Amino acid sequence: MVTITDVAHRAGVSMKTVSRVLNNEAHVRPAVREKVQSAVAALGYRPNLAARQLAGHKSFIIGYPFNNPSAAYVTDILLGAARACRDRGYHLVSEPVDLLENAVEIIDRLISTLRPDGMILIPPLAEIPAVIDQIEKAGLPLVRIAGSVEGYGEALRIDDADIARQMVAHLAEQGHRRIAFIRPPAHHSQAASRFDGYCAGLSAAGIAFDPGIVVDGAFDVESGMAAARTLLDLPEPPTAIFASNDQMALGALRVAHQRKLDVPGDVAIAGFDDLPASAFAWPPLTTVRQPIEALGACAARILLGEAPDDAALTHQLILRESTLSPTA
Amino acid sequence: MVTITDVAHRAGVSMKTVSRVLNNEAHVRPAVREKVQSAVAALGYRPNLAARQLAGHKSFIIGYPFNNPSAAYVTDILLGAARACRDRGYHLVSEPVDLLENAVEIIDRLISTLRPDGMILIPPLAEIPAVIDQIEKAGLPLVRIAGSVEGYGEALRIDDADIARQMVAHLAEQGHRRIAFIRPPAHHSQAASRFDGYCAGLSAAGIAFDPGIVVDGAFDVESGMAAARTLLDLPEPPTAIFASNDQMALGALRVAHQRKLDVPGDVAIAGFDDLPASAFAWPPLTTVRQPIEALGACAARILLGEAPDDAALTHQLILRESTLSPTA
DNA sequence: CCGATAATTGGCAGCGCTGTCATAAACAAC
DNA sequence: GTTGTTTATGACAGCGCTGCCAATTATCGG
Repeated sequence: MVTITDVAHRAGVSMKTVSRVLNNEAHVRPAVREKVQSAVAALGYRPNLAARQLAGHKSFIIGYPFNNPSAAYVTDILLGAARACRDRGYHLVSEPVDLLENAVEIIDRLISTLRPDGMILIPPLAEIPAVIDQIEKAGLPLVRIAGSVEGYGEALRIDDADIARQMVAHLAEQGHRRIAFIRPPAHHSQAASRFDGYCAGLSAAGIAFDPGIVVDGAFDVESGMAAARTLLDLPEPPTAIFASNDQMALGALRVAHQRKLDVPGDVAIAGFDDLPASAFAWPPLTTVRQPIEALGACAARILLGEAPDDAALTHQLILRESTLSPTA
Repeated sequence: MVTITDVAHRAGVSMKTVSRVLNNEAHVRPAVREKVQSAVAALGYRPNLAARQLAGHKSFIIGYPFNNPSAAYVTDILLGAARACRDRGYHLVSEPVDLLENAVEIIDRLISTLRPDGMILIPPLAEIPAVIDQIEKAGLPLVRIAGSVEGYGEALRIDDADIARQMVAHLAEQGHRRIAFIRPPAHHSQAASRFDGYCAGLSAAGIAFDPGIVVDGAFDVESGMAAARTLLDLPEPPTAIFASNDQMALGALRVAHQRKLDVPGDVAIAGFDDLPASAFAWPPLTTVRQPIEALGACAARILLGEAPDDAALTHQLILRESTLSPTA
């Protein structure tokens, strides 16, 4: 194993100078800096994380505990954050939290054995006051993604309203005037603005808001099915259903199949989240893709003291056949 | 921060004795051991990983680099492995490898900065000789999951043949006699035995093997669609299609929809893998669930020197409506 | 009861790095 | 030229733990 002293010998400087170069500290002449860098490259030297952590006050580790909301979400955040970390010499340690009751215990162990330099939290962990308190009490920088809790400051999030508005505009463009909405559950604060966007989209298209075709959902397939039945049983059923998440949209799609309705001919269906399953559905589901990976990268950058790149954080409308009539 | 000396003082023993208790070494009297353990508990002491790693030869870290085959697979392995690690004081560090070309470089960095005690590899990384060589050259214990490469010994895997045989038995039980099979791509060694199981199932049910209803697939939706078209265009089309993975089964399902065929009335469809999308499909897809999480846990146990629990490693037939006629 | 052996415990160096402080060299101001 | 100030570099302790070895105490056979 190559150590810092090997590099120092080869470069003809002291250990300390090598350390300064590695940590980008000032007070090193450019010529010396280069000599050290080429010695590092020649020997393939990599600083030992454990030693750096023990000697200094940084661990070069970011903790990422998660409780499984959805595999795709977890890995997308992981991908974004881990890449951002890697580019800066950091490592991301993910730790599954099976039961929310164990969260504090597990995170406590993570903090005290690994001494991470920061933490990234996603829902539902990002919404648990005890967990937030614990991390702040440990003095660790924390970035919470998409979880907002009364009295706990701002979380990193993107506003869903505008893209929801765009979805309604898209449906209106396809000729729909009766556009139903399946609402998110009340406790889900992030998603609440999807309803605001729906309303904004209606008024932009000059369509009157009709409370009769707005029903409550619970973000699961069953509630989507129930909502779709309610809507399609109306004397004057909607010609388009915009569900506030994909699971409910897939539920609505299932009801349409059961009733032998043509999608999008008889009823167009749109969702929100772009689950992997949505691309496989028949017909493939029009939905909204969140920039999840970019969110993860952004969270990591904030922790590492960089300015986040807000421009990358934009939703994307994914138009598929569940709203696009083949003739269009 | 509580250190080992604090515990030593409180327990009235030397640092070294505390270390012995923590590492479960011999030569400590039960009474002393208990005294130390209660001091640890009272102070909430947790050994500092970095210090342990620097002083000893263990890092208590298992590396898990991955290149995204599917989010669900990656996280299931992660969950199983991370839990097994945690129960034994280890931590799992996952590292995404965006491009396979960078794999060696990224894994090299992981090894030399973190000095993990072992590595877990899943496909496709588990099948790259350069990566395997690299890890073995570093002297790290390695468990490869489900990837087998000529000349590189055995990987951790479960035989798919028996469950494929069961699937055919299930279809035969539903009255099918013409059961088509969409084969896995030739290079995918693990899946090859699915075909063997298919053949075994046929002969067990007393059905003659008909090469005319076995077509090649490429494990993606498009090849599933193509295969289904070929099969359904036959003068005497099959009444059931068993695809060797879910993506191809979903492709077949899509073709059935396009042709307004009733599933499973006109044609039953079954897959293999239990993708999340398969439960959301219409009709929900009959498939095979692999014990992925158990595989991850098993891999970790092997690395940590325990006997793997083979009993937990069994496939599961997931029967859903794509093969179960409502009347049945 | 004695020496021999085994079990138990402690002392201390040192893992590879960074923080602190000392020192040397370069430069500025007068 | 002298003093003060800044810049560049090195020496060395020590982070918290484990490995090695020594010291001490218990156990045993005869």
